Amino acid sequence: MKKPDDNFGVDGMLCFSLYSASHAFTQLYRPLLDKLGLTYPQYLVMVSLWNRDGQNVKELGKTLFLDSSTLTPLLKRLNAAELITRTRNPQDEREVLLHLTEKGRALQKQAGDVMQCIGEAAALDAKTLDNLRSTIDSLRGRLHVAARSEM
Amino acid sequence: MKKPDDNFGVDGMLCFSLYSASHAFTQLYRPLLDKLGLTYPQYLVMVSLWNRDGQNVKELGKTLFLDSSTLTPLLKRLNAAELITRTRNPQDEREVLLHLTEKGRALQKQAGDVMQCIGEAAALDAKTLDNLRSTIDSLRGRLHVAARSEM
DNA sequence: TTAAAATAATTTGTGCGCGATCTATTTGCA
DNA sequence: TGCAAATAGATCGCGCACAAATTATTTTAA
Repeated sequence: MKKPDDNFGVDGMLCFSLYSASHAFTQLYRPLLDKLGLTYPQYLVMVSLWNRDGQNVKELGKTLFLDSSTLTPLLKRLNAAELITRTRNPQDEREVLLHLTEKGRALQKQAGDVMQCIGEAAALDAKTLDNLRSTIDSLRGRLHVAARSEM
Repeated sequence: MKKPDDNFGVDGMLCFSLYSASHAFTQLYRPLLDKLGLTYPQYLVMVSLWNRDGQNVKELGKTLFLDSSTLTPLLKRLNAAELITRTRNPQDEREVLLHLTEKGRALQKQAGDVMQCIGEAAALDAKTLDNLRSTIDSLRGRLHVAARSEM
């Protein structure tokens, strides 16, 4: 991470590279996701539920690194769009269980078709992509640890 | 980029790695920036102006990949905090020129002291960091190109 | 020379992202 | 047993992020 007085502006700051590249991905996704009626964070939720149906809000938040104040309204919108159901767990009424509807499950096939082109835009071979991903993921891990120990 | 039906959930998606790592950086920055009274995007604007004072909104947006509808309210808040001034360019009244105030300039020294620890949290040597950054930056470039040519 | 096109910034509306706070349920332990 | 602590979600407020539409100024070309 460059210090601000290194005088290269935002260029040279790793945090800015991540920030701007993440937005670039979102913008590339947007027109494709528009066709599915999803936003990018909603898409991430659907991917997670396609992978594992019946999660509760807590579990979902843990995989996406988002808390309930972000997820609750988002999940209500997915519910309003009839892609998921939200039901309290009878065994523990504190938990809200998230289940795909038929419509929500059906969307996965549509998404698979549409999403193919994102990978092509990235234009990275499997090995490079995998290295990059794991480098960033372990960086994220260290940042989370540092954030925890900051207090 | 993994296809959604590869059944690994959001793990394995490069876009998610970037998205979540970017948020992790923001969260690590937050308590430090709170001391300066800045949000993370406001900090990016200040870094850009510390590097080059007197930019207009368009130029700033180009370096940060943000458009004026995001920047205008943010710049008004920086102006309200008396860190910058916003004046129309007399040569071209369409442009708004952004200048640091004395207070805005002074903040750079404070920021430099505080930001040191971010680099340590990332725990990357200079070479690795530089490689990672340039890999992500060129990826961002390809994504922007793909987004443009999508229409 | 002036009307149309281009450009720069603002405004408006929607949906995150998150800190802080609140409610409801469950757990634990005195 | 009963009451405090812990846990899971929901709510509220603020500040991005961005599409779409609007306003004001400058450029252009007829």
